[in-house]
Amino acid sequence: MTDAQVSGSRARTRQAIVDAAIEVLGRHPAASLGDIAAAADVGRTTLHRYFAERADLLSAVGTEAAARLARATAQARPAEGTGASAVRRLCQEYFDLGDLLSLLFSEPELCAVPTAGEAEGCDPEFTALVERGHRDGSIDPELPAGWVQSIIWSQLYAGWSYLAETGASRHEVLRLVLRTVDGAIGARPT
Amino acid sequence: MTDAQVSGSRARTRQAIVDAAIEVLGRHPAASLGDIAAAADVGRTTLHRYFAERADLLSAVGTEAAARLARATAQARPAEGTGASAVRRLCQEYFDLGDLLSLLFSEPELCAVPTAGEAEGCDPEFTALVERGHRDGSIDPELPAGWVQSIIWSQLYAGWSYLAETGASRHEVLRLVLRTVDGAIGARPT
DNA sequence: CCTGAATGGAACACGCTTGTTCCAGTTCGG
DNA sequence: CCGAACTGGAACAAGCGTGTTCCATTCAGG
Repeated sequence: MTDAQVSGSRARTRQAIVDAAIEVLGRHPAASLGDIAAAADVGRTTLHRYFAERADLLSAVGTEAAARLARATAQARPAEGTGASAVRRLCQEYFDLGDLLSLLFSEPELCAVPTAGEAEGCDPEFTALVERGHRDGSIDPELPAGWVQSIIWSQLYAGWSYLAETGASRHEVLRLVLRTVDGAIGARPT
Repeated sequence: MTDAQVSGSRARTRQAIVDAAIEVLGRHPAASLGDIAAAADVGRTTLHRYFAERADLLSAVGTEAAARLARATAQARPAEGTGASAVRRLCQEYFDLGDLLSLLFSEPELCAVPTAGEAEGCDPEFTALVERGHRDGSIDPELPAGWVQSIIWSQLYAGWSYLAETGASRHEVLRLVLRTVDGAIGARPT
């Protein structure tokens, strides 16, 4: 609060470092602080000036990740329509998280630590959403909410990897992800 | 050949180290050689006696991984039945790979390096299997073989993680994986 | 112009992993 | 029983990432 607006450049530099950290750690979770500083076009000294220890930077990354995740969730309007349609919209929004997707998949504890108050992974209202899908017949009742969540994240991550490996277009990969997620969680005709 | 049967204990110790490496690296890819030696109940000196450099151990792990993978694939009889049924049997066999599953998912280059002669990931006959499924109507023709492969591995990995997090039984998790994979790759009623 | 904020480079100590050497204890077969 | 193979611990050097200090440079605003 008191020093947030000192010069404006402080906030800008800090954000550049956090953004670079998400990008670099998303592609290579074991990256060094030097790599992150280089990606942010900043000296390693400057990075330590903003985040004294590595844990401080990771904490800031976790906070930023939680914020972006919450924003994407809100934009998907998870309370509207059938459970399956809400899941579909969630996938579309989450897919745009890009590098953050890989980071959240490989280091789920990033978001868990700051939200230490809650018990399980990250389903405060997600469980309710899936159970709504169970009731309205749009989601296979045999699949527990936790498994549906695992399916979604693993397929989003698979899609992001598929995008990097093959030359497929972003749009085409999203189409594949949505198609297979729909099939996986949809109620069985049997 | 010449020194393979020197005492029998050499082969046994070597195998114990490779097995421990798969187990430890599967759970924590950044594990140190000391961790692996401890898991194998072997001194770090002994480990270096069998594998001079870290790369040598990783190479041996890659070879062992390829062997187990080939054995699992053969047991699934991928040439029999419909494409979807073959995929289902592959999932069942691969699921039993255990820690190797995590390792192959997080370090795909382990198997790729020794098999440097081939072009893409690991679909010599897998592509043919999926295309058989396209023709016999058991696999959604809109899904390319590479994407089907991505789906399978990501869901197997998700299942293994789900098994570790929740207290679900191995059998129950395999049931969930098979159900969602079937739904994901199956031809659409639309 | 001049002061203070912000930055980046150089250098250092510390801890960890890796790779090596040396030595003592154990085990197995002749 | 004896010797060779096998083993594990201790110690060491080298490399890398981390965290810190110090100093020179740049830039914006009074």
